[in-house]
Amino acid sequence: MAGVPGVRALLTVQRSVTLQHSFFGFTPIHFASACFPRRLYSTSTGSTETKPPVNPENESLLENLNLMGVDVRMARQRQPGVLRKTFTNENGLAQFLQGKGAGRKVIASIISRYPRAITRSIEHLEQRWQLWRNIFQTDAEIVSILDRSPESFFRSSDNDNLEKNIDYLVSLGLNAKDLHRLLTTAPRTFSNSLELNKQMVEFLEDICTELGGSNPEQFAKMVMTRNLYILIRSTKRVKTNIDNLKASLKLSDSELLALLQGHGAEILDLSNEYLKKNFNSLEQKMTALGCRKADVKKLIINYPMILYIGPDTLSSKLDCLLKGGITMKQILEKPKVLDYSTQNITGRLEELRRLGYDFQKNGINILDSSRKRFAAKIEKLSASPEE
DNA sequence: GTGACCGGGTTCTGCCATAAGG
DNA sequence: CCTTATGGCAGAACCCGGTCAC
Repeated sequence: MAGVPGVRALLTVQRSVTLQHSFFGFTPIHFASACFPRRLYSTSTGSTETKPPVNPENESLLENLNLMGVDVRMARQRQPGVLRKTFTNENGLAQFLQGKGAGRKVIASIISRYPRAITRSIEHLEQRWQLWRNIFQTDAEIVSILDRSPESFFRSSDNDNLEKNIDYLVSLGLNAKDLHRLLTTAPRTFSNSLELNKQMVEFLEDICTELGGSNPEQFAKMVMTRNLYILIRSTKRVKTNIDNLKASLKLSDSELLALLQGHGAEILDLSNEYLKKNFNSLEQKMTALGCRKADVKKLIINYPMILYIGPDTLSSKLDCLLKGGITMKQILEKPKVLDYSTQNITGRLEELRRLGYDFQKNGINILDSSRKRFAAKIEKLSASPEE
């Protein structure tokens, strides 16, 4: 490892970094640093020093990055090869991003986390940016995504592929709003190869057909818009989850199709083990509470998102509801109450208890409402306490 | 008006492995 | 051998309000 402590970045913050030798966006020369690898001919120190003359890092590049506030240590850890390159375009990149409204810290952070960004030419950047701008209204939106996930934007150097992806997604019937949500939420989708995206879409269509669905295209589109992460998952993962759901719930084809078309889509991208673990612990917990297998199945079909909830969270949430005087039967009928955080539920149960709210009489729907509506309800109840 | 029903919104990167190309 | 481009993985819920039948 060795190298520049992260702190260094902080020390160089206000040093000006502007325009040192950059033509055409490229910084033409970082003298590949007095080029001799440190110990090229060291005969002295024995075995460990016999390392072959790997390219040395480009000292002037390092200096430049330091001036820009880049965390060089981080960059080195992520993509060491970039630091050894003779020609890079960090100044061009910085100016480009600055022109798009990115601040100095954001730029430094982007390079620190995805160093290869500095190998892209201005022409490439312009082109890619324009393609993204087909989907985003403002530069600021794009900047915020880059800040969040530099890799999504910079990992691929294939702008053609990006363009084809957009065309493809449009051809599937995704509208401007869908694309916007998709690129915002799962930007990596657009850096996938067109082939990979196609594979997933076709996989989904095949599933639909296999299950006897009549409109595979519609089905695939539905799954994609319900689960924006689906295209950045492997077909293997999605397939395994589908198989597991089918097997553990003993679903018929049509039941499975309905599940996937509905909210089931939302849990398809969970990691296989996680989904399995959650299913097992849910079944176990429910069995312990006296439920039958059919109850478990019904619950999951009506509220697949329950499988999204980790064992501990779920367990404490259920306990909290039961302790608050709500029955398992009621939960099975209105599983959406599980949507809300344990903390939220606990607070509401407490308030309702103070007011003597009768869940047997009034049901538990009151727990499944927005904060505003709940508050309004509480106010009314306090004004005219029920009997 | 009100509450049940339902759909929608937000959210998800940063790392590692490996094939391909040099 | 190297670097680059790309695929894949783990991680893990909560909240809001429109609408419509009553």
